[in-house]
Amino acid sequence: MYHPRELYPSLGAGYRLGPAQPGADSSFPPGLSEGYRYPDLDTPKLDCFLSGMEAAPRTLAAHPPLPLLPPAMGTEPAPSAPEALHSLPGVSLSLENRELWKEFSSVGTEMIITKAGRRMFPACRVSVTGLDPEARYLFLLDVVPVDGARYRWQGRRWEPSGKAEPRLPDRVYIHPDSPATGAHWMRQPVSFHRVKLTNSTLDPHGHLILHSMHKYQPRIHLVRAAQLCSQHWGGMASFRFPETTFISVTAYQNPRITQLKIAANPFAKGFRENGRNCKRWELFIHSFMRSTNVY
DNA sequence: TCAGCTACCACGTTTGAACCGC
DNA sequence: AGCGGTTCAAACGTGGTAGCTG
Repeated sequence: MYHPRELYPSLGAGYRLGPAQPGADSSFPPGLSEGYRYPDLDTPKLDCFLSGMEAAPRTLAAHPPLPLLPPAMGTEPAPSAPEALHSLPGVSLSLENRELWKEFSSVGTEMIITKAGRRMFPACRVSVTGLDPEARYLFLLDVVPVDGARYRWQGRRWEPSGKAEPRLPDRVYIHPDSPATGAHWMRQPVSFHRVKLTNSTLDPHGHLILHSMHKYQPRIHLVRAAQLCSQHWGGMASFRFPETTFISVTAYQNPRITQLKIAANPFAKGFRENGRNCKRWELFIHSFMRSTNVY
C-alpha cells in the first residue's frame, strides 16, 4: 500500500493537482478524461507513486495525461440532489453519514479553519459500489466554492455580505489507501476524516486552503488507475452531495452548530453537560430556549 | 468600535510502544 | 520465538476564551 504522505513528504496529506481556476467557470467540461493536465505532478513523482502497481509499464518519459478534476463551481448554485459526473459506468457512491450531515445542514453547517489545520466534522464518509474488484483506484477529495459571495452571520442566519475573495490554490486530498483495488474500497465505507482545512495561504502541510466566511462544498473523485501509463487513465467519477455544503469560519457563529458539534463529536465530550463547562452549557440551553420561545 | 483571527488552555480520544502471559 | 491481549503515556483533536489586529 502506498501512502501519499510517504511519497510526497514535502507536501503533506493533500496535493495540488491543478492550477486555480480563475473566475467563475460554472460548468463541468464535457469530457472528463482528456484535455487537462496537472503540471504540479511531474513525471518522476507520478512514477514513484505508481511504482508498485501491477503491470504498470514504467514508460513515463512524457507527462502522462492525468485525470481531469472538474473546475470549481464558481457562481454555480449547489445542486439540490447528489450529483455525479463520471466515465466509470455502474459506479455509485452514497454518503454513509447522511443523517448527521442533514442535521447539521438544517442548521447551517460551519467548519472551523485554523492556521495549523482543522479536521472536518462531520467528515465525508462514503460507500462505493460497482467498482472492478481487481482494478486499482484512487480516492480524492477537494473542496470548492459554491458561489461568488462572502457571508456574514446576522444573529439568526447567514447572509451574503459582498464579493468572495479571489480563489486560492486548488488542493486535493488523496485518501491514504490510494491506490487500492476496487475490492478494498468496496469492503467498507471510505472515510475522509483526516482531511484538514486551513486558512493559511502559505500552508506547508498540504491541507486544503479555504477563505473564512465563504460557502464551500466537498467533492469526491474516484480515479481508475489501471491504465495509468497508457495514453489515458482508466476513467474518473466525481460526486458531490448537497447536504455537505458548509461555511468556513475561524470561530463558530451559530450557537446551535456549536451545540451539535459538541453533541456529535467524540473529541468534544469534555464540553458536554457533565463536562467541565456544565454551567456554561446550562446557561446556553436556557438562553437558547428563551430565544426560541420555548419558555 | 467591532468583526474576525490567533494563541493558549483543559479535557477527552486515539494511537502505538512496551509489557505480559500463553 | 511468535502471537494476542492489556496497559499507559504521548500525541492529537476539541470548543472556549482573552487578547490582538485591521
